[in-house]
Amino acid sequence: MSKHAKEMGILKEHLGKHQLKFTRQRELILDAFLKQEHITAEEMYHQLARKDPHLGLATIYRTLNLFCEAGLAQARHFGTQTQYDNVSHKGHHDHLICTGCGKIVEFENCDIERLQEEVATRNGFTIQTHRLELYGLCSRCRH
Amino acid sequence: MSKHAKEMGILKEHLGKHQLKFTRQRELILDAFLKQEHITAEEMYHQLARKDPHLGLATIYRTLNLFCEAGLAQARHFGTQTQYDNVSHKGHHDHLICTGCGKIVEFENCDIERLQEEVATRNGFTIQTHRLELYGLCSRCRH
DNA sequence: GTTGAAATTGATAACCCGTCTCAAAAAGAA
DNA sequence: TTCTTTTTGAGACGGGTTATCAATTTCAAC
Repeated sequence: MSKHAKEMGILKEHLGKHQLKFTRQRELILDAFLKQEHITAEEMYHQLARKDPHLGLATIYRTLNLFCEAGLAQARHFGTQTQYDNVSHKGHHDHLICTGCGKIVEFENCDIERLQEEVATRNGFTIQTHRLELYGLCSRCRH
Repeated sequence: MSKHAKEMGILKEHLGKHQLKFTRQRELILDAFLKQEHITAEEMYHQLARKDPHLGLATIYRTLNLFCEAGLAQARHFGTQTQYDNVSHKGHHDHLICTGCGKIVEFENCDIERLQEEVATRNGFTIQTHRLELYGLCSRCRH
């Protein structure tokens, strides 16, 4: 699929450097992965079940972890599950979560992101991704 | 008379509001919990084994989750384990987490906190707590 | 202080997510 | 094509957490 040519190239380069092979399954999974902002292995398993009913869950886990090593994905532990974030997807958003009714509001704030970069640099880190969640009461639940 | 009177009060208030009971185990676990900045259930299990060899692991999990509901603790999933953070420990701190070696650096940034308040206010929220985790590579793992 | 309903505990079974195992299949260089 | 190496799929396995349930404890009402 040529619309993911860049990422396919990154993957192939990583495979070449580590004596790994390019397989039909890896191509299929990368293609599906790049269409999303983030996904769990289980979700992908069900999505791809239609295209290839014999694709094993273990293969999906192995491949998503491979993507992490290649720098295409980033694993994040959320609740009991692991989310695999699409690193090439730039529109990162954070969350305001109401502890009263569970409402979730998404937001983006460049100033906060800039300060995060500063903190990271000061500690010798290079940020790959982040997670910011604000818990509180929305206007309706406050009363 | 415990030196953690304030937190004990918060716990008792929460218990009262939810028809829950104050038990020897809950007091013991809260006391041990408040002495640390963050801890896993397993770690606490081993720590308290000396004081009470019959204290069950399930009770510790249940109680730490109770502390989360009472606002005294905050659960953070890292790798395969869950860390329970002591919210009252010298204010709130955030984390820089190395995706290479798992190293965790704690930091505090008033400017970020102020911007968080702004975002919340703009959306009609009052913040109770928050969670900020920056994932990336530390200086050693970058090479 | 006793009583009794309701909540809690401890031991362990069950559960879930993710990894490991291994024989069969596929990739890819010669 | 041949041959070596890697990958795959299916299920077993493992570690962390939660559910189960009988026995115990709490605590409010007597």
